[in-house]
This record gives sequence, structure tokens and C-alpha cells, in this order.
Amino acid sequence: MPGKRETAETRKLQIISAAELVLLEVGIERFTVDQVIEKAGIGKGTVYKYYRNKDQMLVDLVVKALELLLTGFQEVTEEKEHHLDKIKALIQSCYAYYQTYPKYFELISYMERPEFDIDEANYLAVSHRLQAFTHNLVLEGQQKGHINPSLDTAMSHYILWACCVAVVEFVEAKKKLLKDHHEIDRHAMVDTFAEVFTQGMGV
Amino acid sequence: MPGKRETAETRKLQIISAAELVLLEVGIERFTVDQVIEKAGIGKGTVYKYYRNKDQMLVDLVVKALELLLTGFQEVTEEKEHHLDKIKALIQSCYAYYQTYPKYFELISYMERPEFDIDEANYLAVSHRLQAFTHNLVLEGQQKGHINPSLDTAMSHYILWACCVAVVEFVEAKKKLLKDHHEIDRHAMVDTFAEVFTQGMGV
Amino acid sequence: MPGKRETAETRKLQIISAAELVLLEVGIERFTVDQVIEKAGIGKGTVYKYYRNKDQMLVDLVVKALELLLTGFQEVTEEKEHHLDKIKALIQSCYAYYQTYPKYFELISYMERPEFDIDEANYLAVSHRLQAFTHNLVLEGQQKGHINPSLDTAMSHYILWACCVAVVEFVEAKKKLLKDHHEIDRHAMVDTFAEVFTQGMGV
Amino acid sequence: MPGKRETAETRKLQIISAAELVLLEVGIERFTVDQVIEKAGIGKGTVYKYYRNKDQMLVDLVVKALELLLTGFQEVTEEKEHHLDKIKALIQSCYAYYQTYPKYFELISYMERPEFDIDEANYLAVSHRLQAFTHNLVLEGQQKGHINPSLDTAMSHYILWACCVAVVEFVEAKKKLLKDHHEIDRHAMVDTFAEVFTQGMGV
DNA sequence: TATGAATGAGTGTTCATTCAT
DNA sequence: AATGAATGAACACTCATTCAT
Repeated sequence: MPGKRETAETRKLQIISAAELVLLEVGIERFTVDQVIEKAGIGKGTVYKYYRNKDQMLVDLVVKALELLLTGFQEVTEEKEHHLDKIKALIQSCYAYYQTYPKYFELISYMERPEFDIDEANYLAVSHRLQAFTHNLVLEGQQKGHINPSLDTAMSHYILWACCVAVVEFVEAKKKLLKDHHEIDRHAMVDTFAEVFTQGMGV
Repeated sequence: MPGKRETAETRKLQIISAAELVLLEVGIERFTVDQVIEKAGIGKGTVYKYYRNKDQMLVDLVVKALELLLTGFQEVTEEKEHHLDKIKALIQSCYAYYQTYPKYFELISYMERPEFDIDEANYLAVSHRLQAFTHNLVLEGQQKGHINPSLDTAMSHYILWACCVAVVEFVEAKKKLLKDHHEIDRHAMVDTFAEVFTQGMGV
Repeated sequence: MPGKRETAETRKLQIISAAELVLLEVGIERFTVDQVIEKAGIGKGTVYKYYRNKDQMLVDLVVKALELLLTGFQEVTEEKEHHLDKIKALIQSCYAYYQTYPKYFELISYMERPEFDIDEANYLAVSHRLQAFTHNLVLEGQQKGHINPSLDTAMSHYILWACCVAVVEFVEAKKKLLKDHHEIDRHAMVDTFAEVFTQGMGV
Repeated sequence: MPGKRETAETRKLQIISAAELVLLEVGIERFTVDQVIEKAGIGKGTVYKYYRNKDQMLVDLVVKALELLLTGFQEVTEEKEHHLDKIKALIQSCYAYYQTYPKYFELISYMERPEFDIDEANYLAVSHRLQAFTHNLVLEGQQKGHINPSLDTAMSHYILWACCVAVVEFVEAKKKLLKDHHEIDRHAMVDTFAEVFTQGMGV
């Protein structure tokens, strides 16, 4: 009985690993179940035994993507002392994440679309951890006197996260326009953005 | 078999109106030409007489959406004196726009994806006007000593625009999580965001 | 009344000239009525006043194409004395025609497809002139003792015409295979073909 | 919703049989996938499980057509001793083939159009066998002293094949004209053609 | 007479999902 | 439990022909 349970676990792992490969290869827009089963070397029906539908697979994938993002956040903030530096590092790390895993970022945005309305324990869990992490960052910053204490803590971390998303999406989307002003390189832009933002949060 | 004769102007209006209804109903992701012709009560071929392809229809739609957004920006900023107040108003206006026309906002994001690379006069024009508007806002703010002069002007307006996008997308996407803390209403969040941001840009 | 008649003639000429331009530009496979009216600068309904349908336009075009081919035949055979040389020249001229007007040749083949079964005076007329020309060539050759007199004259000219078509179509279709043996150039092939054929018809 | 389960072999046979029926009924020019699935009584998606696209179906069909043609060539030439007789028989056989399977012949021509540039093992194989067969016929004829040794072997077989195509296409296309002279029956014409041609190739 | 706006049946292709084996 | 053959609704787009003006 535990054996079967492990087999089931293994199967799901097998599927999601294949799905990950497919996603990183072709991106969410051209992601198909057929490609997944080919990569996994299993039957099509099997996928639907473990995942109610395609979207459920994507949920598992986005969980992975968010965990990776969170890990990155944790690593880069550890290295800094001052909390405004931590925040700056976090924003930069978010952009770096996009550059390394653009397909993952694409997925995260895709799954955030309102029609998804995901109600899955794993997803909610990692979302919550991400939320807790940024929340904590702001809270600690306020306790240490690095961040404006009049800012609502719960609110601040949403805004922080929003800015991370924004700077990435916008910088990339505006690639074309930026060509006209290519004296402005993207990293400088990210840095300036981080600067303004931390400035605004400071005491 | 040929239907009613209409002036070209009328027909195009009829088509784009139908397209707009479809967009507002189902969103860009489920927008199809078939739905448009059904709404408009016209033949399929007719659409392709007025629009080279589906994307051209979307361009017309996005131009409309951007013009509406820009008008909103212009109106709310006029009412303010101090440039940091203008910026704050702009950010709030952006969010209000999203609440009123969420599908339009979705469309704007959709069309910004690099694979579109739109080369249409109307689109480029309104894009440019939007760009010019935010650029000017920052520039004037710096000249009046309201905005930190060490900020690169060209860069600032990109960041400004990015933040508008961000606060909207994120606040909405996280609706679900916010339910847990619904003591935080979204407007307050937008206000705080605007506050932080203008603080960061100030002298 | 004669004025109107001439106008009608003019209109037809206008249409067919535009059609010719379109054909030579895009070929029969992508030939559309829309392109014709654009080139001609006239209304769509007008075309259907003068031509029952698209195929009738093609008939007029193929007549033009066949007349051009015949003219070529007449010119190159005039220069030769011996009738086997005339035949050889005719075969070579046919290939040259294809090289100069491939789209016309394509059209001729297209219109020869059995489902067309053209019953149009102009087409039958030029077909007949072509037939008469080759018929005469063989007949004279026989009278002068250059061509085997036991060959049925009426039959020979069909065969002659068939070979013209063949050598062209085949040489072109096999371009790819010929690359493998590109020591065999196409002109040499045409020449050899003409040689064999005249040899076979000789006394 | 999924229909009967069949072996892959059976299904492919079922599809290609339906495709064959469609081809023989309406010809290559009006051949559509929709007709095939209707004839086969299967779903549209099923076709695309077995054939990447429409063209791949046509390739399978043309392979069948070419094999049939080659078999005919082999049979009729075996019965003859002298190589010029073999060639004559081959030309006649080609015409007979056309009379029996005109739509197949049409298909063969269609697929030879340069834009196809088929890169499929089966097709290349049968093409090569056909090529080898005619090449060998000429080569042996030369070795036995039946065919003019000064003729380039590689070239001759192209010409031979070209003539086969020609005599068929032309004779049929000119059916209408022949009616005027219907004292000339088509078989006699083919015979005469074969006569002239072998005469030309002889020593 | 001339127009040209309107049509809609077709066209090849995709892919998430089902269910008999 | 695992399969994978089968499905068919969708999709964007074309173009010869019609007919009200």
C-alpha cells in the first residue's frame, strides 16, 4: 500500500518533470499535453489519471516556479544587512530570475489571470510563503528603523511584489522602444527603479 | 445574398463595436472572429474586407483603449498643482481604469508582447503620446523642483508607467489572497503604493 | 451604337490586359479576380458583365498565350530550309517559350485539363491555326521528301505538338533530379530530344 | 466519443482507401480532407494522427500510382525481345495506364510540380526505381545494338519518360479537336508516336 | 451600365479530452 | 492501473460570385 502510494508519487513527479522540460522549451503559449506525454514516455490517459486537466498540471508547474523565485529572494536578501538593501536586492533578483527563466515568469503571469482562480493547497501554500517572506522583510525593516513605520506592513509587501513584477514585464515589453534610447541599458533601469522604490519606503 | 449596403465608415464602426462587445465579454484570450461576426450580424468575408486579419482588429481596439487611458491621465493630472500629486493621481487613475475596463487592460498587456511588434501608425501615435505625456510629467516636475533632478528623466517615465501596470495587475491577481485580509481594501493599497512611489521620486 | 460596341471591346481589352499582368506576376495557381480588378481599376461587377465567370477570362488569356506561341513557331521555322530542321527549331522554340513565359505555359497546361472542355470560338480558332501550322509543316516535309511519307500526316502533327509539351514539362519537373547529373544541361537535353525525334520522322 | 479501435495498419489502409476513392472521384484539384473523412467515416483528427498533413496523404497515393505504373511497364516489356519493341510497348502501356486511371496520372503530374519537392523515402524509392528501369532499358538496348550508341544514356531515359507523359496528356487534352477527325483513333496515334520515337532512337 | 460591398461555403490544421480495451 | 486511438469543435482566413444601388 505505501508502495503504491510511492508509485503514484513517482508518476506525478515523472509527469511534472516532463511538463517542466516542455515549458522551458516552448513556453506556456505552445505548451501541449501531447508534448508532455512524449517527453515522459507515458500514455495520454495516464496524465488524466493524475491531473484532472491541463490546467492542474500548470498549477503544479507554477508552484515549482514560485518556489524557485522565493529561494532566490531568500538567498540574495541574506547577504545584505540593511533592509533597504535587502529590498533593492530582491527587486534586482526578480529581474535576474526573469532573465534566467523567462518561460517560468511567463507562466506565473499566465496563471495569475483572473479566470484561473486557483484553489489548490500547494499553490496557496507557496503563495503564502512568498507573502510571508515579503511581509517579514518589511516588518523587520520597520522594527530596525530602516523602513517608514507609518507604512501599513501588510500593504507594503504587496506593493513590493507588484513592483518586482512590473519592472520586469515593462522593461521587456518596451524592449522595442528602448532601442531608440539604447543608451539606457536595462540593468541601469532596474537599479534606478529599485533606488526610487527603496527611497520611498525609507524613513 | 449580399446584405445591406452601408457606408464604409458605418460598417467599420459596426464591426469594431461588435469586436469591442466581444472583447469586453470574453476577454482577449477567447476573442474570436466568429464571435465578432455573430455579434455584428454580418458575413465572415465582410470582416476581412475591413481588416486584413484578426490582429488588425485588435490594433484598432487597443488604440481605443490607450486613448481612453491617456484621456483619463490628462484629466486627473490637470486637477493637481504639485507634480508629485499629479503622479499620485496618475497611478490611481490607472487602477480606476482597470476596474472599469479590465478586459481593455488585459488587451493592452497582450498587445505589448514582443511577438506583436505592431507597425501601425495609429498605435505608434497613441503609444508615443502616452510616452510623451509621462516623460513631460517627470521633466516638468524636475524643473519645478518637485522631483529629484538626479533621476534620469527618460528612465523615470518608464518606471512610472511600469508601476501603473504593476499595481493594477498585482492587486487584481492577488484578489484571492486579499480576501484573507479584506480589512485592507484595494483603494487604500493603491494610495499607499502611490505614496511610496512619489516619496521615492521626491527631492 | 458602334460607339458602344467599341466601348465594350475596349472594356474587355482593359480587363484582359490586367488579367495578363496578374497572370505573369503570380501564375495561374494564385490568380484571383480581385487582383484583376485592382490592376484594371474597374469594379468587380463589371468583370462579370463581360465574362460569365473566372474561367472565361482564362480562356481569353490562353488564346493570347497560344497566339504568342504560334508566332514564335512561325518565326523560327521560316529561317530554316530543310523541314527536319524546321521541326527541330520548333521543338527548341517551344522550350524557349517556356523559359520566357513560364506562367503562360502553366496556363496552357492548366486549361488543357479535361474538366475545362472549352467551347469558345477564339480558343478553337487559335487551336486550329496551331494545328494547321504543324500539319502543314509535316505535309510539306513529306512533299519535299524530307519526312517519311508513310507517316499519317494528320497524326504526325499531334505527336509533334505532344513532344513539345513533353520536353518542356519534363525537363522542368525533373530539375531536382537533374541536379544529381548536372553534367547534363537542359539545353543539351532539348537538343538531343529534337535530334531523336527528327531522326524518327526522317526518311 | 472515441470510435472503434482498429490496428494502426487497418486505419491507415482505411484512410488511404477513402483518399483513393475521393481522388478517383473528383481528381487532385478538388481533393479535400473533409471528403476523405466523410468517405472513411472517421473523425477529422484521426486523419492527422496518421498523416502529418494533406500532402503526406498525397505522397502515399502517388507512391501507389507510380508503383502501378512501373508494374505495368515491367509486364509489357518482358513480353518483348527487341529493345525498340520494349520501348514501343512502354509508351503504349503508359497511355493505357492513363485511360484506366486518369486521376492517378493527374496526381503524378501534380506532385511533380517543383513546389512539392517531396522528401519522403517511399516516393524517392519508387521514383528511383522508375528512373532505373528506363535507364536500364536504354542501356541494354545500346549494348545489344538496338539503340543508337551515340545517344547519351542518361539523357535518353529522361526523354523516353517525357514522351510517355506527353503523348498521354496531349492526346487527351485534344480529345475535342480529335472528334473532328475521329477517323483517327487515339490508339493508332499512340502507335504512330511510338513508331516515330523508336525509329529515332534506333541505329 | 457600372459598381463594389457583402457573402459563406470551404480549407487545412490543432489539441484537450474521452473511453474501450 | 495504464493506455493511446479517436474525436470534433474551434480556428483564422480565402475568394468566386451576387445583387441592390
